[in-house]
Amino acid sequence: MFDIKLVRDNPDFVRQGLANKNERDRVDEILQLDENRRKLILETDELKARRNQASMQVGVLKKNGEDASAIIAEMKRVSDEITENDSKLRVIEEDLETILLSIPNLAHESVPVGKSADDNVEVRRWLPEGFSFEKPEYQIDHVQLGKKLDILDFERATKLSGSGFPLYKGKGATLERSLINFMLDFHLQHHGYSEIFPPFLVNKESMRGTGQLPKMQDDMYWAERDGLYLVPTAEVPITNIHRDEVLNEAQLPIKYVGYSACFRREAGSYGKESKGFLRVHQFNKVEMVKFAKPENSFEELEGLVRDAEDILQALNIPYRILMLCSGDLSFSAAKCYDIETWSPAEGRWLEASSCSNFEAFQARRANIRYRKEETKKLEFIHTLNGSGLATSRLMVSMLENNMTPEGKIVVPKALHKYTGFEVIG
RNA sequence: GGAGAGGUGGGUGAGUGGCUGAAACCAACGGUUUGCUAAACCGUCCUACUGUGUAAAACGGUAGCCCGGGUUCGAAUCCCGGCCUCUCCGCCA
Repeated sequence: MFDIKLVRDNPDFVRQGLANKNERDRVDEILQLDENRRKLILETDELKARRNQASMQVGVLKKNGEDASAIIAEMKRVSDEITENDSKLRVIEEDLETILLSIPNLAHESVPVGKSADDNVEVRRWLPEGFSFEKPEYQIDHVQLGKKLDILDFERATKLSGSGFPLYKGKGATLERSLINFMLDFHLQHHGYSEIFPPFLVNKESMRGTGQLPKMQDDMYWAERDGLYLVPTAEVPITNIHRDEVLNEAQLPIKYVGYSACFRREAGSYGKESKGFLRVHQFNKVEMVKFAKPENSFEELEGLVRDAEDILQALNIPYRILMLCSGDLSFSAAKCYDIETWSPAEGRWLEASSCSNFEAFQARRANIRYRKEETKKLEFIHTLNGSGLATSRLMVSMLENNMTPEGKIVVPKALHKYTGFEVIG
Protein backbone atom coordinates (compact mmCIF):
# COMPACT_ATOMS: atom_id res chain seq x y z
CA MET A 1 0.00 0.00 0.00
CA PHE A 2 1.18 3.43 -0.81
CA ASP A 3 2.12 5.51 2.21
CA ILE A 4 -0.33 8.38 2.62
CA LYS A 5 2.11 10.22 4.85
CA LEU A 6 4.63 10.35 2.04
CA VAL A 7 2.06 11.99 -0.20
CA ARG A 8 1.10 14.42 2.52
CA ASP A 9 4.63 15.39 3.48
CA ASN A 10 6.32 15.26 0.13
CA PRO A 11 3.86 15.52 -2.74
CA ASP A 12 6.39 16.63 -5.34
CA PHE A 13 8.68 13.72 -4.60
CA VAL A 14 5.75 11.38 -5.12
CA ARG A 15 4.75 13.13 -8.35
CA GLN A 16 8.23 12.63 -9.75
CA GLY A 17 8.35 9.04 -8.57
CA LEU A 18 5.07 8.19 -10.24
CA ALA A 19 6.23 9.85 -13.45
CA ASN A 20 9.37 7.71 -13.36
CA LYS A 21 7.19 4.66 -13.15
CA ASN A 22 5.04 5.75 -16.09
CA GLU A 23 2.18 6.09 -13.68
CA ARG A 24 -0.78 8.42 -13.59
CA ASP A 25 -0.40 11.28 -11.14
CA ARG A 26 -3.15 11.14 -8.54
CA VAL A 27 -1.45 13.23 -5.89
CA ASP A 28 -3.92 16.10 -5.92
CA GLU A 29 -6.83 13.73 -5.72
CA ILE A 30 -5.27 12.07 -2.70
CA LEU A 31 -4.46 15.32 -0.97
CA GLN A 32 -8.00 16.56 -1.44
CA LEU A 33 -9.52 13.38 -0.02
CA ASP A 34 -7.06 13.39 2.83
CA GLU A 35 -7.95 16.93 3.76
CA ASN A 36 -11.67 16.23 3.64
CA ARG A 37 -11.16 13.17 5.71
CA ARG A 38 -9.28 14.93 8.46
CA LYS A 39 -11.72 17.78 8.61
CA LEU A 40 -14.58 15.37 8.98
CA ILE A 41 -12.79 13.33 11.62
CA LEU A 42 -12.07 16.40 13.67
CA GLU A 43 -15.67 17.54 13.50
CA THR A 44 -17.11 14.13 14.28
CA ASP A 45 -14.74 13.37 17.10
CA GLU A 46 -15.82 16.54 18.82
CA LEU A 47 -19.43 15.50 18.53
CA LYS A 48 -18.60 12.10 19.91
CA ALA A 49 -16.75 13.64 22.82
CA ARG A 50 -19.82 15.67 23.62
CA ARG A 51 -22.03 12.66 23.40
CA ASN A 52 -19.81 10.63 25.69
CA GLN A 53 -19.92 13.36 28.30
CA ALA A 54 -23.66 13.73 28.05
CA SER A 55 -24.21 9.99 28.31
CA MET A 56 -22.29 9.98 31.52
CA GLN A 57 -24.51 12.74 32.86
CA VAL A 58 -27.60 10.80 31.90
CA GLY A 59 -26.33 7.88 33.89
CA VAL A 60 -25.77 10.03 36.94
CA LEU A 61 -29.13 11.78 36.67
CA LYS A 62 -31.02 8.55 36.29
CA LYS A 63 -29.26 7.07 39.27
CA ASN A 64 -30.44 10.00 41.38
CA GLY A 65 -33.93 9.67 40.00
CA GLU A 66 -33.75 13.00 38.21
CA ASP A 67 -35.06 13.97 34.80
CA ALA A 68 -32.67 13.54 31.86
CA SER A 69 -35.08 13.92 28.99
CA ALA A 70 -33.68 17.27 27.82
CA ILE A 71 -30.19 15.89 27.40
CA ILE A 72 -31.48 12.72 25.81
CA ALA A 73 -33.45 14.68 23.26
CA GLU A 74 -30.45 16.80 22.35
CA MET A 75 -28.15 13.84 22.15
CA LYS A 76 -30.54 12.09 19.86
CA ARG A 77 -29.93 14.87 17.36
CA VAL A 78 -26.20 14.78 17.94
CA SER A 79 -26.18 11.04 17.39
CA ASP A 80 -27.97 11.42 14.11
CA GLU A 81 -25.37 13.88 12.98
CA ILE A 82 -22.61 11.52 14.03
CA THR A 83 -24.19 8.68 12.09
CA GLU A 84 -24.40 10.85 9.02
CA ASN A 85 -20.80 12.03 9.34
CA ASP A 86 -19.59 8.49 9.87
CA SER A 87 -21.16 7.30 6.68
CA LYS A 88 -19.70 10.24 4.76
CA LEU A 89 -16.36 9.41 6.28
CA ARG A 90 -16.65 5.80 5.26
CA VAL A 91 -17.18 6.80 1.64
CA ILE A 92 -14.16 9.09 1.70
CA GLU A 93 -11.96 6.46 3.29
CA GLU A 94 -13.04 3.83 0.82
CA ASP A 95 -12.23 6.15 -2.06
CA LEU A 96 -8.90 6.97 -0.56
CA GLU A 97 -8.05 3.35 0.07
CA THR A 98 -9.05 2.36 -3.44
CA ILE A 99 -6.63 4.89 -4.84
CA LEU A 100 -3.82 4.07 -2.44
CA LEU A 101 -4.17 0.35 -3.12
CA SER A 102 -3.88 0.95 -6.83
CA ILE A 103 -0.77 3.11 -6.72
CA PRO A 104 2.47 1.20 -7.25
CA ASN A 105 5.53 1.43 -5.09
CA LEU A 106 8.12 4.01 -6.10
CA ALA A 107 11.52 3.05 -7.41
CA HIS A 108 14.45 3.21 -5.01
CA GLU A 109 16.97 5.98 -5.63
CA SER A 110 19.56 3.48 -6.87
CA VAL A 111 17.28 2.39 -9.71
CA PRO A 112 17.90 3.90 -13.14
CA VAL A 113 15.06 5.98 -14.51
CA GLY A 114 13.71 4.53 -17.72
CA LYS A 115 10.64 3.91 -19.80
CA SER A 116 10.69 0.24 -20.72
CA ALA A 117 12.66 -2.99 -20.70
CA ASP A 118 15.06 -1.36 -23.20
CA ASP A 119 16.34 0.84 -20.40
CA ASN A 120 17.20 -2.01 -18.05
CA VAL A 121 20.86 -2.19 -17.15
CA GLU A 122 22.97 -5.32 -17.37
CA VAL A 123 24.87 -5.57 -14.12
CA ARG A 124 27.00 -8.63 -14.78
CA ARG A 125 26.98 -11.94 -16.55
CA TRP A 126 28.41 -15.38 -15.92
CA LEU A 127 29.31 -17.88 -18.62
CA PRO A 128 30.51 -21.45 -18.17
CA GLU A 129 34.00 -22.50 -19.25
CA GLY A 130 34.24 -22.82 -23.00
CA PHE A 131 30.84 -21.25 -23.58
CA SER A 132 30.08 -19.73 -26.96
CA PHE A 133 27.12 -17.69 -28.14
CA GLU A 134 27.45 -19.28 -31.53
CA LYS A 135 24.57 -21.62 -32.24
CA PRO A 136 25.76 -25.14 -33.11
CA GLU A 137 24.52 -26.65 -36.35
CA TYR A 138 22.82 -29.50 -34.57
CA GLN A 139 21.02 -27.29 -32.06
CA ILE A 140 17.27 -27.77 -31.82
CA ASP A 141 14.88 -26.06 -29.45
CA HIS A 142 13.49 -27.45 -26.22
CA VAL A 143 10.12 -28.37 -27.70
CA GLN A 144 11.71 -30.49 -30.40
CA LEU A 145 14.17 -31.94 -27.93
CA GLY A 146 11.44 -32.84 -25.50
CA LYS A 147 9.47 -34.57 -28.19
CA LYS A 148 12.39 -36.43 -29.66
CA LEU A 149 13.51 -37.74 -26.28
CA ASP A 150 9.90 -38.26 -25.17
CA ILE A 151 10.38 -36.32 -21.98
CA LEU A 152 7.97 -33.44 -22.65
CA ASP A 153 4.57 -33.80 -24.27
CA PHE A 154 3.03 -30.43 -24.99
CA GLU A 155 0.56 -31.91 -27.45
CA ARG A 156 -1.09 -34.39 -25.14
CA ALA A 157 -1.02 -31.82 -22.35
CA THR A 158 -3.40 -29.76 -24.45
CA LYS A 159 -5.86 -32.61 -24.31
CA LEU A 160 -5.77 -32.52 -20.54
CA SER A 161 -5.94 -28.83 -19.81
CA GLY A 162 -5.45 -26.72 -22.91
CA SER A 163 -2.30 -24.99 -23.95
CA GLY A 164 0.23 -23.81 -21.44
CA PHE A 165 0.03 -26.74 -19.06
CA PRO A 166 3.22 -28.78 -19.37
CA LEU A 167 3.29 -32.56 -19.20
CA TYR A 168 6.61 -34.09 -18.22
CA LYS A 169 7.28 -37.73 -18.90
CA GLY A 170 9.82 -40.34 -17.91
CA LYS A 171 13.25 -38.87 -17.34
CA GLY A 172 11.80 -35.45 -18.02
CA ALA A 173 9.51 -35.78 -15.02
CA THR A 174 12.36 -37.09 -12.91
CA LEU A 175 14.57 -34.25 -14.04
CA GLU A 176 11.98 -31.66 -13.10
CA ARG A 177 11.48 -33.17 -9.67
CA SER A 178 15.23 -33.45 -9.16
CA LEU A 179 15.72 -29.84 -10.06
CA ILE A 180 13.20 -28.71 -7.46
CA ASN A 181 14.72 -30.86 -4.76
CA PHE A 182 18.23 -29.80 -5.64
CA MET A 183 17.36 -26.12 -5.41
CA LEU A 184 15.55 -26.48 -2.10
CA ASP A 185 18.38 -28.50 -0.58
CA PHE A 186 20.95 -26.05 -1.86
CA HIS A 187 19.30 -23.05 -0.25
CA LEU A 188 18.73 -24.94 2.96
CA GLN A 189 22.28 -26.23 3.21
CA HIS A 190 24.28 -23.31 1.90
CA HIS A 191 22.18 -20.19 2.32
CA GLY A 192 20.51 -20.53 5.70
CA TYR A 193 16.87 -20.52 4.72
CA SER A 194 14.21 -22.52 6.49
CA GLU A 195 11.81 -24.58 4.51
CA ILE A 196 8.15 -23.88 3.87
CA PHE A 197 5.65 -25.98 1.98
CA PRO A 198 2.76 -23.58 1.46
CA PRO A 199 -0.85 -23.99 0.42
CA PHE A 200 -1.49 -23.43 -3.28
CA LEU A 201 -4.86 -21.78 -2.81
CA VAL A 202 -5.12 -18.57 -0.81
CA ASN A 203 -7.79 -16.05 0.12
CA LYS A 204 -8.29 -12.47 -1.01
CA GLU A 205 -6.59 -10.96 1.99
CA SER A 206 -3.40 -12.78 1.14
CA MET A 207 -3.54 -11.65 -2.46
CA ARG A 208 -4.06 -8.08 -1.41
CA GLY A 209 -1.28 -8.36 1.15
CA THR A 210 1.43 -8.98 -1.39
CA GLY A 211 -0.08 -6.67 -4.00
CA GLN A 212 -1.54 -9.07 -6.58
CA LEU A 213 -4.97 -7.67 -5.83
CA PRO A 214 -6.56 -5.55 -7.02
CA LYS A 215 -4.41 -4.99 -10.08
CA MET A 216 -3.72 -8.56 -11.22
CA GLN A 217 -7.23 -9.88 -10.65
CA ASP A 218 -7.61 -11.02 -14.26
CA ASP A 219 -4.30 -12.81 -14.30
CA MET A 220 -5.21 -15.23 -11.57
CA TYR A 221 -7.22 -18.41 -11.38
CA TRP A 222 -10.17 -17.88 -9.11
CA ALA A 223 -12.11 -20.63 -7.36
CA GLU A 224 -15.29 -18.66 -6.93
CA ARG A 225 -17.26 -21.14 -4.87
CA ASP A 226 -14.64 -21.14 -2.18
CA GLY A 227 -13.40 -17.58 -2.52
CA LEU A 228 -9.86 -18.77 -3.15
CA TYR A 229 -7.18 -17.97 -5.70
CA LEU A 230 -4.56 -20.31 -7.08
CA VAL A 231 -1.18 -18.89 -6.15
CA PRO A 232 0.73 -17.19 -8.98
CA THR A 233 3.89 -17.60 -6.90
CA ALA A 234 4.84 -18.97 -3.48
CA GLU A 235 5.65 -15.38 -2.56
CA VAL A 236 1.99 -14.91 -1.73
CA PRO A 237 1.46 -17.62 0.89
CA ILE A 238 4.98 -17.37 2.29
CA THR A 239 4.96 -13.60 2.76
CA ASN A 240 1.48 -13.73 4.23
CA ILE A 241 2.62 -16.18 6.89
CA HIS A 242 3.36 -13.16 9.03
CA ARG A 243 0.39 -11.03 8.03
CA ASP A 244 -0.98 -9.08 11.01
CA GLU A 245 1.98 -10.05 13.15
CA VAL A 246 4.62 -8.26 15.13
CA LEU A 247 8.06 -9.81 14.71
CA ASN A 248 11.00 -9.59 17.08
CA GLU A 249 13.91 -7.57 15.86
CA ALA A 250 16.26 -10.23 17.20
CA GLN A 251 14.87 -12.89 14.87
CA LEU A 252 15.43 -10.80 11.74
CA PRO A 253 16.10 -11.39 8.97
CA ILE A 254 13.69 -14.28 8.61
CA LYS A 255 14.54 -16.32 5.53
CA TYR A 256 12.13 -18.81 4.03
CA VAL A 257 12.44 -20.96 0.98
CA GLY A 258 9.58 -22.95 -0.44
CA TYR A 259 8.35 -24.69 -3.51
CA SER A 260 5.00 -24.16 -5.13
CA ALA A 261 3.38 -24.77 -8.45
CA CYS A 262 2.53 -21.36 -9.89
CA PHE A 263 -0.62 -20.60 -11.79
CA ARG A 264 -1.05 -17.65 -14.13
CA ARG A 265 -3.78 -17.00 -16.61
CA GLU A 266 -1.49 -14.81 -18.72
CA ALA A 267 -4.59 -13.19 -20.12
CA GLY A 268 -4.08 -11.70 -23.53
CA SER A 269 -0.49 -12.72 -23.95
CA TYR A 270 -0.71 -15.45 -26.53
CA GLY A 271 1.74 -14.99 -29.35
CA LYS A 272 5.08 -16.03 -30.64
CA GLU A 273 6.63 -16.05 -27.19
CA SER A 274 4.23 -18.69 -25.96
CA LYS A 275 5.93 -21.72 -27.47
CA GLY A 276 6.61 -24.64 -25.14
CA PHE A 277 7.88 -23.48 -21.78
CA LEU A 278 8.35 -19.87 -22.81
CA ARG A 279 4.97 -18.88 -21.47
CA VAL A 280 2.85 -21.30 -19.48
CA HIS A 281 -0.15 -21.24 -17.17
CA GLN A 282 1.41 -23.58 -14.68
CA PHE A 283 5.02 -23.89 -13.71
CA ASN A 284 7.19 -24.88 -10.79
CA LYS A 285 9.17 -22.48 -8.76
CA VAL A 286 11.34 -22.44 -5.68
CA GLU A 287 10.89 -19.10 -3.99
CA MET A 288 13.01 -17.31 -1.43
CA VAL A 289 11.34 -14.83 0.89
CA LYS A 290 12.98 -12.52 3.40
CA PHE A 291 11.67 -10.32 6.17
CA ALA A 292 14.34 -7.75 6.87
CA LYS A 293 15.04 -4.62 8.84
CA PRO A 294 14.64 -1.46 6.77
CA GLU A 295 18.22 -0.36 7.32
CA ASN A 296 19.72 -3.35 5.59
CA SER A 297 17.06 -4.58 3.22
CA PHE A 298 19.02 -3.52 0.15
CA GLU A 299 22.01 -5.52 1.29
CA GLU A 300 19.66 -8.45 1.76
CA LEU A 301 18.53 -7.97 -1.81
CA GLU A 302 22.09 -8.34 -3.08
CA GLY A 303 22.41 -11.54 -1.06
CA LEU A 304 19.18 -12.83 -2.48
CA VAL A 305 20.45 -12.40 -6.02
CA ARG A 306 23.69 -14.17 -5.17
CA ASP A 307 21.74 -17.06 -3.66
CA ALA A 308 19.90 -17.50 -6.94
CA GLU A 309 23.11 -17.15 -8.95
CA ASP A 310 24.77 -19.90 -6.94
CA ILE A 311 22.18 -22.32 -8.24
CA LEU A 312 22.88 -21.40 -11.84
CA GLN A 313 26.62 -21.68 -11.39
CA ALA A 314 26.19 -25.06 -9.74
CA LEU A 315 24.18 -26.13 -12.78
CA ASN A 316 26.66 -24.53 -15.16
CA ILE A 317 24.06 -22.43 -16.95
CA PRO A 318 24.99 -19.12 -18.63
CA TYR A 319 23.13 -16.13 -17.24
CA ARG A 320 23.10 -12.39 -16.90
CA ILE A 321 21.75 -10.05 -14.25
CA LEU A 322 19.65 -7.06 -15.17
CA MET A 323 18.72 -4.18 -12.94
CA LEU A 324 15.24 -3.15 -13.96
CA CYS A 325 14.69 0.51 -14.72
CA SER A 326 11.95 2.47 -12.97
CA GLY A 327 9.45 2.01 -15.80
CA ASP A 328 9.85 -1.76 -15.95
CA LEU A 329 9.47 -2.44 -12.22
CA SER A 330 6.52 -4.50 -11.11
CA PHE A 331 3.71 -2.99 -9.08
CA SER A 332 5.04 -3.65 -5.59
CA ALA A 333 8.80 -3.52 -6.15
CA ALA A 334 11.15 -0.71 -5.21
CA LYS A 335 14.11 -2.42 -6.82
CA CYS A 336 14.41 -5.57 -8.82
CA TYR A 337 17.05 -7.69 -10.48
CA ASP A 338 16.04 -10.11 -13.18
CA ILE A 339 18.19 -13.12 -13.87
CA GLU A 340 18.08 -14.33 -17.44
CA THR A 341 19.48 -17.58 -18.73
CA TRP A 342 20.71 -18.13 -22.25
CA SER A 343 18.71 -20.12 -24.77
CA PRO A 344 20.91 -21.21 -27.70
CA ALA A 345 17.93 -22.22 -29.81
CA GLU A 346 16.06 -18.98 -29.33
CA GLY A 347 19.28 -17.02 -29.47
CA ARG A 348 18.23 -14.82 -26.61
CA TRP A 349 18.05 -14.50 -22.84
CA LEU A 350 15.07 -15.85 -20.91
CA GLU A 351 13.87 -14.52 -17.59
CA ALA A 352 14.30 -17.24 -15.00
CA SER A 353 14.25 -15.24 -11.82
CA SER A 354 13.17 -11.95 -10.40
CA CYS A 355 14.59 -10.73 -7.10
CA SER A 356 12.90 -7.75 -5.52
CA ASN A 357 12.87 -5.54 -2.49
CA PHE A 358 9.40 -4.27 -1.73
CA GLU A 359 10.50 -2.14 1.18
CA ALA A 360 7.48 -1.53 3.43
CA PHE A 361 5.01 -1.62 0.55
CA GLN A 362 3.74 -5.14 1.13
CA ALA A 363 4.20 -4.80 4.88
CA ARG A 364 1.81 -1.87 4.99
CA ARG A 365 -0.76 -3.86 3.05
CA ALA A 366 -0.29 -7.04 5.03
CA ASN A 367 0.37 -5.25 8.33
CA ILE A 368 3.66 -6.94 9.12
CA ARG A 369 5.61 -5.02 11.72
CA TYR A 370 8.47 -5.45 14.14
CA ARG A 371 9.33 -3.84 17.41
CA LYS A 372 12.49 -1.80 17.10
CA GLU A 373 14.62 -2.39 20.18
CA GLU A 374 16.19 1.02 20.13
CA THR A 375 12.98 3.05 20.11
CA LYS A 376 10.55 0.39 21.39
CA LYS A 377 8.28 1.47 18.57
CA LEU A 378 6.46 -0.62 16.02
CA GLU A 379 7.66 -0.24 12.46
CA PHE A 380 6.77 -1.85 9.19
CA ILE A 381 9.23 -4.45 8.10
CA HIS A 382 10.76 -4.76 4.66
CA THR A 383 9.86 -7.79 2.58
CA LEU A 384 11.89 -9.27 -0.25
CA ASN A 385 11.59 -12.23 -2.49
CA GLY A 386 13.29 -13.89 -5.38
CA SER A 387 12.86 -16.94 -7.50
CA GLY A 388 15.52 -19.46 -6.81
CA LEU A 389 14.45 -20.36 -9.48
CA ALA A 390 11.53 -21.04 -11.81
CA THR A 391 12.05 -24.39 -13.46
CA SER A 392 10.33 -23.78 -16.79
CA ARG A 393 12.71 -21.30 -18.43
CA LEU A 394 15.56 -22.85 -16.55
CA MET A 395 14.67 -26.18 -18.12
CA VAL A 396 14.80 -24.59 -21.58
CA SER A 397 18.32 -23.35 -21.00
CA MET A 398 19.42 -26.51 -19.27
CA LEU A 399 18.20 -28.83 -21.99
CA GLU A 400 19.47 -26.72 -24.86
CA ASN A 401 22.85 -25.90 -23.38
CA ASN A 402 23.51 -29.51 -22.48
CA MET A 403 22.53 -31.02 -25.79
CA THR A 404 25.17 -33.19 -27.47
CA PRO A 405 25.69 -33.40 -31.25
CA GLU A 406 24.01 -36.82 -31.07
CA GLY A 407 20.86 -35.23 -29.65
CA LYS A 408 21.27 -36.45 -26.09
CA ILE A 409 21.07 -34.41 -22.92
CA VAL A 410 23.90 -34.44 -20.44
CA VAL A 411 22.50 -33.98 -16.96
CA PRO A 412 24.46 -31.44 -14.88
CA LYS A 413 26.65 -33.11 -12.29
CA ALA A 414 24.93 -31.40 -9.37
CA LEU A 415 21.71 -33.22 -10.21
CA HIS A 416 23.11 -36.74 -10.55
CA LYS A 417 22.41 -37.78 -7.03
CA TYR A 418 18.81 -36.67 -7.48
CA THR A 419 18.13 -38.10 -10.93
CA GLY A 420 19.99 -41.35 -10.65
CA PHE A 421 20.99 -41.00 -14.32
CA GLU A 422 23.54 -38.83 -16.11
CA VAL A 423 22.31 -38.80 -19.67
CA ILE A 424 18.94 -38.60 -21.35
CA GLY A 425 18.64 -40.29 -24.73
C1' G B 1 -22.99 -31.96 5.05
C1' G B 2 -25.63 -32.46 10.35
C1' A B 3 -25.48 -31.24 15.83
C1' G B 4 -23.29 -28.62 19.76
C1' A B 5 -19.59 -25.24 22.27
C1' G B 6 -16.83 -21.00 21.82
C1' G B 7 -14.18 -16.39 19.88
C1' U B 8 -12.06 -10.31 25.35
C1' G B 9 -5.12 -7.13 25.75
C1' G B 10 1.63 -11.01 24.75
C1' G B 11 -0.80 -15.44 27.73
C1' U B 12 -4.61 -17.33 31.30
C1' G B 13 -9.17 -15.30 32.42
C1' A B 14 -13.30 -11.70 34.86
C1' G B 15 -16.88 -8.57 33.12
C1' U B 16 -25.65 -6.80 36.35
C1' G B 17 -26.34 -1.66 28.98
C1' G B 18 -23.71 3.87 31.80
C1' C B 19 -17.50 6.40 35.35
C1' U B 20 -14.48 -0.48 31.41
C1' G B 21 -8.68 0.34 27.59
C1' A B 22 -11.31 -3.06 30.03
C1' A B 23 -10.61 -6.72 37.14
C1' A B 24 -7.16 -10.33 38.67
C1' C B 25 -3.09 -13.32 37.71
C1' C B 26 1.15 -14.65 34.60
C1' A B 27 4.84 -12.96 31.26
C1' A B 28 7.80 -8.60 29.92
C1' C B 29 10.32 -4.03 31.20
C1' G B 30 12.26 -0.25 34.90
C1' G B 31 13.37 0.47 40.02
C1' U B 32 14.02 -0.45 45.52
C1' U B 33 16.16 -4.04 48.58
C1' U B 34 20.56 -7.33 48.17
C1' G B 35 27.82 -10.56 48.73
C1' C B 36 25.65 -12.97 43.75
C1' U B 37 21.22 -15.21 42.00
C1' A B 38 16.41 -15.66 43.69
C1' A B 39 12.39 -13.83 46.51
C1' A B 40 9.65 -9.64 48.14
C1' C B 41 7.92 -4.77 47.24
C1' C B 42 6.90 -0.35 44.02
C1' G B 43 6.13 1.30 39.21
C1' U B 44 5.57 0.80 33.81
C1' C B 45 3.08 -2.14 30.65
C1' C B 46 -1.95 -2.13 23.75
C1' U B 47 -2.77 -0.15 19.03
C1' A B 48 -4.63 2.97 15.13
C1' C B 49 -6.46 7.56 13.76
C1' U B 50 -6.68 12.68 14.95
C1' G B 51 -5.56 17.68 17.28
C1' U B 52 -2.18 21.13 19.89
C1' G B 53 2.95 20.84 19.81
C1' U B 54 8.41 19.56 20.17
C1' A B 55 14.98 18.89 18.34
C1' A B 56 13.15 14.50 20.70
C1' A B 57 9.02 14.71 23.78
C1' A B 58 4.60 15.69 26.00
C1' C B 59 -0.52 16.43 26.44
C1' G B 60 -5.78 16.08 24.68
C1' G B 61 -9.83 13.72 21.68
C1' U B 62 -11.91 9.51 19.03
C1' A B 63 -12.03 4.44 17.93
C1' G B 64 -10.95 -0.76 18.90
C1' C B 65 -13.37 -6.81 23.35
C1' C B 66 -13.67 -12.01 15.72
C1' C B 67 -16.05 -9.09 11.33
C1' G B 68 -20.38 -6.31 9.46
C1' G B 69 -25.12 -4.29 10.43
C1' G B 70 -29.11 -2.92 14.07
C1' U B 71 -31.59 -1.31 18.87
C1' U B 72 -30.31 2.80 22.48
C1' C B 73 -29.09 9.36 24.79
C1' G B 74 -25.25 5.42 25.76
C1' A B 75 -23.16 -1.48 23.65
C1' A B 76 -17.56 -5.91 25.29
C1' U B 77 -22.58 -6.53 27.39
C1' C B 78 -29.06 -6.84 23.83
C1' C B 79 -30.77 -8.29 18.46
C1' C B 80 -29.65 -9.92 13.23
C1' G B 81 -26.14 -11.64 9.48
C1' G B 82 -21.32 -13.53 8.44
C1' C B 83 -16.33 -15.59 9.40
C1' C B 84 -13.21 -18.62 12.19
C1' U B 85 -11.82 -22.38 15.95
C1' C B 86 -12.96 -26.76 18.81
C1' U B 87 -15.93 -31.41 19.88
C1' C B 88 -19.22 -35.28 18.15
C1' C B 89 -21.68 -37.64 13.82
C1' G B 90 -21.75 -38.51 8.49
C1' C B 91 -18.97 -38.61 3.82
C1' C B 92 -14.24 -39.11 1.50
C1' A B 93 -8.47 -39.22 -0.35
